[in-house]
Amino acid sequence: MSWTEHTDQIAGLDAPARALLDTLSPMEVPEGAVLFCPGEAVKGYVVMLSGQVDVNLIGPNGRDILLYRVAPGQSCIQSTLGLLGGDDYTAEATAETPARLVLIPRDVFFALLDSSPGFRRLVFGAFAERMQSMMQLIENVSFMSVEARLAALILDRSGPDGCLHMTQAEMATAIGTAREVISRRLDKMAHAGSVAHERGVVTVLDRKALNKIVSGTAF
Amino acid sequence: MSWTEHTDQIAGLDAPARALLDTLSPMEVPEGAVLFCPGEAVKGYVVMLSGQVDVNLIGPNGRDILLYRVAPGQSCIQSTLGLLGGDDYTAEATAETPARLVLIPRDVFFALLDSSPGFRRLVFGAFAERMQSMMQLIENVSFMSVEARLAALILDRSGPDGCLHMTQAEMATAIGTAREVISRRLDKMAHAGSVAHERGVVTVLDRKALNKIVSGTAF
DNA sequence: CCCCCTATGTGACCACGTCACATGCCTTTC
DNA sequence: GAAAGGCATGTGACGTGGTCACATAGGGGG
Repeated sequence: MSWTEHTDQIAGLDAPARALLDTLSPMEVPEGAVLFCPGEAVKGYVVMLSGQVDVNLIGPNGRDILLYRVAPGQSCIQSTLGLLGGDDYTAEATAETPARLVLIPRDVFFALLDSSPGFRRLVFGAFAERMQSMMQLIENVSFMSVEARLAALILDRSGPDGCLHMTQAEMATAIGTAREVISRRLDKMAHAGSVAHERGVVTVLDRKALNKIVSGTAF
Repeated sequence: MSWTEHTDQIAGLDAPARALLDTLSPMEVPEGAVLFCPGEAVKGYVVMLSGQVDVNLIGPNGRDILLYRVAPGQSCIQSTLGLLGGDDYTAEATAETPARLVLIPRDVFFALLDSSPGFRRLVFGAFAERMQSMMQLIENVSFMSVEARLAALILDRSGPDGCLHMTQAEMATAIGTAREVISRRLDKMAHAGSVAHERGVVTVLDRKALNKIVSGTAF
């Protein structure tokens, strides 16, 4: 797949913008790589082409919480923040799979913003989407119980076979709690018969029960 | 003060944008009024002229948490979200003081966005700022102790005389916890000699001690 | 087969949120 | 000015969640 094929996939981009973007060369990033970390200066606007990047907020004691996941075609909002507000990164982004992305330099970014309505819509839209999901996150963290968040996580990340391949530590990060808590909650759910779990895998046994847990403590 | 005087205060607006905005008439809002609430559709882009508006997220059990405060010259990001993403409001905004604001209708908003670089900067800037503060909020809520958040609140909302006029219930809302917790924490702080408190008022006695609490559990 | 690294289980303990009341203080109303 | 009602606050009990300090356990690689 060429990079140009990908610019085609970015919705709503007009021809001039696309032409400009096609002059930039994409960047390959290996799995596990850290794209940026707290305190680093922002170099440009980042658009994902393929792969999966997770952005986490890191706490002082090593605990961290997943802010959002960046999928292909989306951009990493952290960079927008930095470009528009002038602040450095406060979060950390890691590639969960090998990824390909373009970095649009600062001046090109601003030029595009002024000249291309399509690009503006792209940036704004991404912004709005992230903001929405951040509010959702705040809502979840402050009003939902750990059990409900865990049930939700299991439901929407497990495959069609009902299997979820994550370690407890990863789950803890994803919902913003501690690993030990996950351990106890999984035990409880397993005892109730709604899931089964072994090293690195959780299997959904009773989808209905999990749904009940999610809605029970949420609203 | 006329409304036109206020458009002058909005930084970076170009003449055409200002002219367009001046055709809109401002709106007066009494103290305590609810500007919008969850589920309501977004009618336009809101810019504050004077007064103070707080935006809260409301939990299912009645508990709520302060997302951000909108000061004069700033805009309410919730409306931007709605306009760009098409979603309804998920939070509630209340006027903490009598306020004056303009509502820029949907089409005018988009026209301005396309035609005025200054307006774009305004909208983008506000967006970035809010996003940043939301991330800060997530960080605080998930990594800082209640005591640290309370100390921080007292420090930055108390007047030069060291007095903070808020009820415990209001403080609880502001930092996203329950009133009872505030009661116990205040007692503890008072016992330690760092503050004094009576019905509706908290007085700072030992600013240094409070600062220590803030940084102690934060980083 | 042993070693080491990673994933997981557990008990103790403290901070926090919730519930159910008990005061206490101020204002309205007769 | 005394009674009444409403709001602000104090308090105990109890369950959940986060942290610490370990104990196991599983799975390679040497």
